[in-house]
Amino acid sequence: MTAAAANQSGRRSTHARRMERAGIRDVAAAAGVSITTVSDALNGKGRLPDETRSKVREVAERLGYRPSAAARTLRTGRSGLIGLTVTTYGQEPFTFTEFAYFAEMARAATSAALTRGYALVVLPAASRHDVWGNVALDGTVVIDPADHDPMVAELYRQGLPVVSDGKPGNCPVTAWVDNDHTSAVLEILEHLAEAGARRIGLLTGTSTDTYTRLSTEAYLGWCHRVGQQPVYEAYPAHDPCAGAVAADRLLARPDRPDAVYGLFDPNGTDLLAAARRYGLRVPEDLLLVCCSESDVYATTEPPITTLSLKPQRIGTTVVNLLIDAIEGVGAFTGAGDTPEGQLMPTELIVRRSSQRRPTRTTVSAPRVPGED
Amino acid sequence: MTAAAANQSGRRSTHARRMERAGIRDVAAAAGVSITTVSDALNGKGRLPDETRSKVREVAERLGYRPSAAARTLRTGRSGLIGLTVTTYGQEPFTFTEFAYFAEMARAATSAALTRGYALVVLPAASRHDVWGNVALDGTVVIDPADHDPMVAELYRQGLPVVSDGKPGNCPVTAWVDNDHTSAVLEILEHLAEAGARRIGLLTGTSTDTYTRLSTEAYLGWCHRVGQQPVYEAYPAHDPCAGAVAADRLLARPDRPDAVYGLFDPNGTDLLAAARRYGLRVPEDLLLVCCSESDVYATTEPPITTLSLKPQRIGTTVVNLLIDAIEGVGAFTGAGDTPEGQLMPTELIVRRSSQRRPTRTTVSAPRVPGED
DNA sequence: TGCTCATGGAGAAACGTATCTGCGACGAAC
DNA sequence: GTTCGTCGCAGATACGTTTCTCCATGAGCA
Repeated sequence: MTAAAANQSGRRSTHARRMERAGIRDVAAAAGVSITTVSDALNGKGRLPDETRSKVREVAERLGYRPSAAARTLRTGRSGLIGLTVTTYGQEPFTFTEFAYFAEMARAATSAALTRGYALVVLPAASRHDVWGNVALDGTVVIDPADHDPMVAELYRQGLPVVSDGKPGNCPVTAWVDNDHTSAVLEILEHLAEAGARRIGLLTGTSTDTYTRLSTEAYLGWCHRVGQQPVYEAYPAHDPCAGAVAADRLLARPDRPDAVYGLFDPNGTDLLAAARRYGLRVPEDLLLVCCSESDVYATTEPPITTLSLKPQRIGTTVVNLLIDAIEGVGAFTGAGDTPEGQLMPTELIVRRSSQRRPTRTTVSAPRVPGED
Repeated sequence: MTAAAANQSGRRSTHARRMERAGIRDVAAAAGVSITTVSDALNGKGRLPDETRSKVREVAERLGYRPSAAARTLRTGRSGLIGLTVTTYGQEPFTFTEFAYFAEMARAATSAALTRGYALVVLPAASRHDVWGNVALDGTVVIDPADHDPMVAELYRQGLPVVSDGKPGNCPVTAWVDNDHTSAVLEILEHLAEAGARRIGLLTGTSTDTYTRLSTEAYLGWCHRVGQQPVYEAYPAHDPCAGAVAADRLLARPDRPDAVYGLFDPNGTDLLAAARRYGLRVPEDLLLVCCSESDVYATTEPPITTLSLKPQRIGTTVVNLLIDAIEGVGAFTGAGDTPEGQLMPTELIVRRSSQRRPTRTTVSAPRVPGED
């Protein structure tokens, strides 16, 4: 019965051997109210006179009370955490920021999450330790999901909202955001044609993600339409060495193009180096455009025209869509209705490498995305 | 009594209105064992025959059971989450990846955390919503803490392990890691002097963080020792525009230096531009070195010698120290003993901008840090 | 006086896990 | 035949919140 008596109340104060963090009970005891009152006062709920509220707040402050995030999460089912999944290529433990796109996108996403009170945790698509199981997530952003991505399907099955950057191939997501890659490629090809290109080549990738696929298809379709024989080389995009080789191969062909568009960030410098090797002047003998977020291309010799996918806007939009889904009033039912898609404009930054006549650097007006 | 009977067991299966995620109870019921057995079987604890273990695992797999991270965290006190705090300059919501150092450091830290089964969440030093209170962290990495950083003190008071990147000015941390900035600056100054510099200038910052302070002090001490009049300009490092102005000012001085070391990433291009404006040839009239992680400087004209702080190694080390403290056997007592410090070597990447005679690009051997 | 209604707050039940304690059974040793 | 140790597991408790339910009090009103 002594045990029962000791257990009845004040357990913490009598039993405590070392000072631990103050809990909501300690605050309640110190303020002479119940824990219900403390919770309500601190969270702005319930019906309490202002004096009680302020008194409880003061006591909590004095005790240095911090509510346990774990307990709150357990009770409410909300952790305030969202995941950002990046695809890991091959063995590399972690290769985001390898391309400036990922870095910018992640930065914007983190920032957008924070302004809405969420924190963002970057997770690899797969890792040895099952970090996924150990983190309570309210939802996930997936960058460039694979065609039948099993991880996305699993997340969705668990009832977690999933928003993807990149139109999902064939997996269920709550919503997705992507650039209008088709329009972007067509804009570039027209731009090059206007600058006098007769045979436009493409440096593309071998993987099956939406970006690569749509861009390549747009190129092939355009070639077919204008009656040009396609001239392209594909390589595994995650291998920087392969990119340089592919660029060289493209310019070594007998049917050498007089203009090239490179789909990936390092293509610009690779193509420039290859052009030098073959004695080709840019832009006189070869017009160059590549897709990149890096501002290196503003200072190369010559400066290279780039297509920006505006990763900041994408990251912000993706996160806001996700949080909308998380907080949405039952809008997310888990039923198999087609997810909301949104196309974001790209921006072509025209520099000397794609202009036969030296003109001022201009920026094209962003396209208004169609409804599709 | 009907309520009591209904409550006694099988509550979930009778009461459940909509299919939710399977809990540990469901697994126990389906496997015909107790929840203790399920927990033990899945976590590899307790004394169980292998057949029971495998059976429980199979049932759990079949039901798609995922343990609740929130409940586990609440129970065990471990969330598997560590924070990475970056200092936010001024109004900007989030400016990491502004300098390549942060991006690289964050990437390495994320990767290192993941390989030890932890996830990393990037948090701003301050934000409107109190994200800190909403996230259960096992510990925190702080980049460049201010002199009497209140946030660090608060975290430490809560009993959270804190490891800082940058020797802490005057706040309690569990451990810290930093470059040997003093040695690095001396190495650069000697390198420039050997290349023929007679008057070496410094482009530095106005803030009070350890990096700026130590580097500037090392420069001033060296000047004093060799009897050179210090020639330097300081500007707020977070303002990119101010950097260009300061670079210009430095080269416009009557006592114009014939060599300059810039402490911040953009200083190289800024100084190069300023040199062009004044008709100074690099390296003939002006030797240039700057601290940067960007590989842009390998392709500028001329390529610029840079000091790399090796942020990958720093990020990895910091995270591993933090996790050691988290998992350490009571080594972290919270007593006021002096924290463990660790100095990491830097790397000087010598390029044309700091060499009077054109030689091959070489890399100096990293210094072995002293014990201090 | 008796009734309703709003106010201010207390009690207790979850949330889902890990773990401490204990209990029956069984084999072995005395 | 009793005791003892071990094995294999079940019960119960605690982690620290949020929130649902409900009670006491006093005012307003017929």
